[in-house]
Amino acid sequence: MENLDFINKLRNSGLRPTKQRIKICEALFNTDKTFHFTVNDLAEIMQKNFNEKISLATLYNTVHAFKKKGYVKEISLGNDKSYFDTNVSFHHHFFDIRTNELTDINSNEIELKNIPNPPKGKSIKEIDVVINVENDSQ
Amino acid sequence: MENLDFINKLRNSGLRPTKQRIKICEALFNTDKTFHFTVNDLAEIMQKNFNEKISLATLYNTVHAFKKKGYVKEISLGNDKSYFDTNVSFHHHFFDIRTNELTDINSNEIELKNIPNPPKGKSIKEIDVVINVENDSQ
DNA sequence: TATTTAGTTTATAATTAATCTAAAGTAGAA
DNA sequence: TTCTACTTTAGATTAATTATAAACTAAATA
Ligand SMILES: [Mn+2]
Ligand SMILES: [Mn+2]
Ligand SMILES: [Zn+2]
Ligand SMILES: [Zn+2]
Repeated sequence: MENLDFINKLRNSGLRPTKQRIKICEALFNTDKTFHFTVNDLAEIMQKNFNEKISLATLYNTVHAFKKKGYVKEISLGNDKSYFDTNVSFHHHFFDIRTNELTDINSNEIELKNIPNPPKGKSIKEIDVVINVENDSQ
Repeated sequence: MENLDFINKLRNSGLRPTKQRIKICEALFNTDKTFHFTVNDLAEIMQKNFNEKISLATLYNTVHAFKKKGYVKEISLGNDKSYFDTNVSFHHHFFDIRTNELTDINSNEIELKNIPNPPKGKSIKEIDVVINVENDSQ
């Protein structure tokens, strides 16, 4: 994706294409593969790979704005920090409870049969399957 | 369960049956139904229903000790706080993303087919299915 | 282009869940 | 009863996240 595409993507989302947001788009969406990150990870990526010191407040703001637009997903884990995912398709995860490493599982690799009806008056927004793993040796 | 059963349960687990732990056992395990709670919820339960002011440090210590012994389970959610479950059987959850309410799903109500092989050298510790729901109206 | 405006960034403070510390208390062994 | 290790606790600390409010800037308007 070109820099200009990000500018349009932001404008079309009602988000002003600021210097910071464009760089964050590059970091998140200008990659071969999707990936998982915490906001702190992103701060380091911006610093180390892009030489951009963007404040944590802005990173939180932006990541949440992107989440609202559906450009990233937040992943539910028992950890005390929040993970985000640039893979916004429906999929699941292995989660290494020692290293906190996340690995994608394609949605067609797990078959969920007989999804029960939600409590009355409620409807399903999302289904998350997390397979917690750890090293054999331990 | 009788008070003495909890004392034995604690002793057999290598945990001294202190006044605080016995009361916490009553609160957690002397109920018709299993339930979900945060450590803060538990603090309120001890205060309101048992007239026991137990320090948060002790509640955290005890809940984690009980988790290690398999008497409670910790539930993975995208929330910023940790939930515990007195239902330690294998089961899944509806999670209301507005009210943070958890509802059990019996493990036989969802069929998980084709669970993929974990990354090499790793083995599965637990599988959590969370079905995020919210009120229709919203 | 100059001016205005509303949205954005940022340093910093505040909040909150959770853990750590170290002193005082207690269960159980000797 | 004495001793020891385990436990509880108030209070300090950490760490993720959110809130605040002033400075900045994109974009609309004159
Ligand atoms: Mn959050
Ligand atoms: Mn936290
Ligand atoms: Zn993923
Ligand atoms: Zn449950």
